[in-house]
Amino acid sequence: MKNPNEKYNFNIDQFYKDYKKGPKVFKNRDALEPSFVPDELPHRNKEIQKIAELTACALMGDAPPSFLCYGMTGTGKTATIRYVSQKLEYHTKEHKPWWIYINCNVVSTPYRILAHIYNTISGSEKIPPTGLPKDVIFKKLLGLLDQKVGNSICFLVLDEIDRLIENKKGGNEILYDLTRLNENLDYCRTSLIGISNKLKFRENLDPRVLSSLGEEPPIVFNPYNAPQLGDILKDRAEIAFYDGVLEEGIIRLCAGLAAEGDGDARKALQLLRKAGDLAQRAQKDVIKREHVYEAQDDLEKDHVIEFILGMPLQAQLTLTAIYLLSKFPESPEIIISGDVYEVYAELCGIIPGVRKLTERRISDYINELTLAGIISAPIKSMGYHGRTKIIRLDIDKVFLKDILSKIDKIKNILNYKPILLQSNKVKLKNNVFKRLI
DNA sequence: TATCCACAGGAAATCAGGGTGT
DNA sequence: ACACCCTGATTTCCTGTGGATA
Repeated sequence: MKNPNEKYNFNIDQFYKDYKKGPKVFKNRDALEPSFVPDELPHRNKEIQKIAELTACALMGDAPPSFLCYGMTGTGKTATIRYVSQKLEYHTKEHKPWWIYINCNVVSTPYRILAHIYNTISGSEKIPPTGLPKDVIFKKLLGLLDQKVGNSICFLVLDEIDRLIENKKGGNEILYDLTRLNENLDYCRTSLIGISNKLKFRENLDPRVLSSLGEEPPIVFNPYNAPQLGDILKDRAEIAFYDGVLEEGIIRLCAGLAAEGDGDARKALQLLRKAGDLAQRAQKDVIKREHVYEAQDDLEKDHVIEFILGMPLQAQLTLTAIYLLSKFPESPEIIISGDVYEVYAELCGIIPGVRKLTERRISDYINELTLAGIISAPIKSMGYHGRTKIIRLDIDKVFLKDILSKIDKIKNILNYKPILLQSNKVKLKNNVFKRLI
């Protein structure tokens, strides 16, 4: 150590003290969180009205019909339902309705849905996370509903209901069971509200379920346009930030950027929040345009980082194989799935304690990477040379390397040159492919 | 024009790991 | 200890396919 004081260079106590005294931008940061339900929901009047009409009979103690809400992410579906539920609760004197929210992305299996409903109503963990037969839980649930909910209405809100059907593990069965809960209940009445981003998910729905859930016309939530997003952001910003923190035009900028995408209000709010975070972190008392641009960049990167680090090791290795296949001077211009698997298999041999999966499984992982926008892999027929996916990285290689080097088992092989690249077999094949494309 | 490559991707079976009540 | 339940990940088995080549 050159300077004997070097080890005391960073004075963390002083730093925190200064930070507390420094400028503050957030008055209430929570107002920009997705879970925040504002007092007013701009530009959702039609939808609120329709849902209010459908659910109004709950005021008289009658069970409202089941119905569906469609709309892309960030169009306010969940927020609108929560908003209406609060109002309905406020206007009900006795027998207040129960609202049970189920995010089918999280609570994704028939067993867990039943258990979730039961445990929410009972207020404690009465149903073990696994072990019991479904029909036993179903009967227990019926008993609990009659006993605890009694003469009230129980709304079951199934958020992202499409997830239940797509990996069809009994998704239709549980929905069918839920739609006919009422037939088996003596006192309590239930009503289903399904929320979905996929319009065409009805096609895979069991006709018996559809007849109940699709009795009423679905409520469609259209994406917000830029001015509408601006109104939403303005309301939230007033709660979230101190006066004068926002530079002129910031809201319009965030709204514009989000509207360019798909009118996702959640994204717009995230953007504003992140911009605030960045300004705060830089100890600035004004949020400027560059903070917003930086935030946008960060959010995209955060999403990719989170996704890759959250993948199972096998999928990370698949991505590593693609990376290694494209980083060297002798890398082919055209990467096909067969080569990816070959390199992947080689990597499995190098890293201790890793089981080699089948081609079939890796094929699925390649599809997942495509869905996440990390690679693209269109299918191309090479005629006599077969039919395969042409794989290309869609994110920056240096950035990808940074991410992969955060993974313990992978960080040491990022400079490894696959055997495949050492022969000129690939080069020859590649020349043929280049001609065909 | 029949052939045949190199896979794609659906469906069902299997496995392992978390549990249950008796 | 035993028989059985639920779930998620993976394997096994399989049929399908676009188009350059023989």
